[in-house]
Amino acid sequence: MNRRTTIKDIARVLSLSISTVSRALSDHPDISPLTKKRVAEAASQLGYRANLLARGFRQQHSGIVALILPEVNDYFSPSLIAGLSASLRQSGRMLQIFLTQDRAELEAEAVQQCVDLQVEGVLLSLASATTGLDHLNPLIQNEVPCILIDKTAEDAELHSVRFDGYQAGYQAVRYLVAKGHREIVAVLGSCAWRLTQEREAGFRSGVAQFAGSQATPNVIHVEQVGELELLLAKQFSRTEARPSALFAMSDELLAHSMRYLQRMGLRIPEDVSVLGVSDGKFPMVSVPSISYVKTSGYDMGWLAGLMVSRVRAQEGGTEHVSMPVEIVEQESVAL
Amino acid sequence: MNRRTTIKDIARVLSLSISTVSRALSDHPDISPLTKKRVAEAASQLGYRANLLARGFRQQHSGIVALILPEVNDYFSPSLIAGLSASLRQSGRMLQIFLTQDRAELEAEAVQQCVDLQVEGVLLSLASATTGLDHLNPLIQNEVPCILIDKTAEDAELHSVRFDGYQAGYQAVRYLVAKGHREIVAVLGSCAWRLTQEREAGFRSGVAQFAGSQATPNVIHVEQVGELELLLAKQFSRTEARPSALFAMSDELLAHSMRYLQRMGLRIPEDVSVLGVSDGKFPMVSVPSISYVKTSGYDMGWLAGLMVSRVRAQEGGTEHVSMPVEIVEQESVAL
DNA sequence: TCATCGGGTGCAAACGTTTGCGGGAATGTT
DNA sequence: AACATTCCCGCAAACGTTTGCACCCGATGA
Repeated sequence: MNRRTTIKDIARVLSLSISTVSRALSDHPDISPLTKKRVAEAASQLGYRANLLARGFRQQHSGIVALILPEVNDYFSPSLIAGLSASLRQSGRMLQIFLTQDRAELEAEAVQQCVDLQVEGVLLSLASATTGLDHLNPLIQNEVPCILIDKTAEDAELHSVRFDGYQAGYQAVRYLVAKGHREIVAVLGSCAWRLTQEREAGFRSGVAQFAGSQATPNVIHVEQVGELELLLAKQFSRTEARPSALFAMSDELLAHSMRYLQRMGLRIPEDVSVLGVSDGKFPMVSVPSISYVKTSGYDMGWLAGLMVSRVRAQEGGTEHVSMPVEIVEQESVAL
Repeated sequence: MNRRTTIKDIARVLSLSISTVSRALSDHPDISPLTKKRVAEAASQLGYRANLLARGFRQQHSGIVALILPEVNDYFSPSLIAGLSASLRQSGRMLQIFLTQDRAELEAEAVQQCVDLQVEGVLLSLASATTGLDHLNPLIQNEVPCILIDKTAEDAELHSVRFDGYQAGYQAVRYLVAKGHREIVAVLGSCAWRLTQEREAGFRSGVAQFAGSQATPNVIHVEQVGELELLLAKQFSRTEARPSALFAMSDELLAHSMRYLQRMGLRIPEDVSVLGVSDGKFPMVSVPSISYVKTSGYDMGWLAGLMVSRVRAQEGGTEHVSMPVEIVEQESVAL
């Protein structure tokens, strides 16, 4: 069994001390250019690779950033991960992923493991079952930067990055009303998420402002997609004042909503116009293609990666980033 | 700044040596039950948590399993990750993810980082641009278990787990022919993947066996989804002997194929029947729901996680697992 | 009484790296 | 000539854990 070559081997070969070699490798100003060159050559010659565990152990952090998610869904998470991965590669860090299955105890466990591993930072999308933020104390006590993403909570101590949920709801209504729709149904997720609350608020104030004060906002909250069928049937089986447009908060809700609408014999967009909130992949493979409020998971991942560097560098106040959204027009909205 | 409590603190509190505490925590038989109990109590009392970097450094491995993927696609990867994550939780390991953007050099870089981190094992889905397996040498030299998944290659030295691609193609044809279809178009991915080659082989021999020897297999290879439009138009604009069924190798290819078919005014399944290969999420949200050859990403992830443990335990021969597939019947195949 | 045995514990080294401090040589300053 | 300064470099400690070995002590057998 051949041992890995270490910094000692380089030192021996060049008759230098290990400290000099260490400094040379990290481009320390104390070391002369010539020595650095010799060390670099010997290192590549011997195929030297730093032992990340030893280094991490010594400097008390691992070079790893953790992403904790309730689940990896089909539309948003992949692009989030892609953006984050690319961002971390830039800063020479690695990505660790924990899935909590939307369960509070697994979330707490993941947080503990992050501390045990001494990660550089934690990007956390809260489980809906999570009540309170006490389980994040280990992070705070050990001064591990924690950034809440997407599914965030109000907390002055923690950084956060999310989409502007209010604007998403608000602009959706404005757009649909401009297209002539008055009766709009909003299909939203769990009320437990701040995300949901914000979008609902934006939706409601949009309806109040644009659709006229006499219009009543139609809002459907869904915990399990199974509930959707009945709720949609109730809304769209009405003969008088049947809603002419549907606004769905996520790709998943959108896909299922469209499915049920089509099952009811309703055509899109002739009978019902639909508008989603998406990063744009699902709306494009659909027929017809779906107009949507764009939320780029890739950008969010990229930004989140940058934020852990920022937070580590200058321990300023807590950052709360709200990413802008915009309407992308496709074929699913009529009139 | 409060230091983390270490094994030393426990030793001091109980007036024991650190070696005794270490052994007690790892349930070593040399230590008396009483001492173990006292140590356990003191540990939880002091909120002791093992320093994973120190431990990993000492015993030369990190407790981390790496998953290297070309990309995180929307349908397969999420369930793969979910299964793997659950599996690794069982064995007390953590999951690290590297995305290679389907580029060979990033794949090689990721492999190196795995060695540097001294991971427990590497699960690798090869980039299509990868030629040869030389860049995996660091893994072999350092005796890091490497398991090729999904997008594998022929190699006696490396373990692998994948779906039975031949059966997927073969059974698809058998099923479609049983439903009365004779002219079937197969939409396949890059020829560079072994996965593609196997499915094509299964498809071809299925056609030869079931559709009659005079039938010519129609196979479309797609590198970029953009190419699909022209190729499909060519196949389906024929008036005589227009294919009555389409078999797509992945959710992505299926989704895009359906989109183009519908754009051409072809109805599913009245005009064209379609059959996919999928883990089942996309086919269910589609209208009509799509019949598919089931390949469970979750199961594959779970199994891959187990294999890491198995391979580490008994360094037997290399394992080559081929997971079975089965037809799931939905609404997209007529006749 | 003495050798033997075994259960329970402690000593100390080792893993690879980083870093504060100190020193020597060369150069510049008075 | 004496002294300060600068440039390179080495010594050694430290990070937290695991583990081979030695040790002590009480019990057992001859």
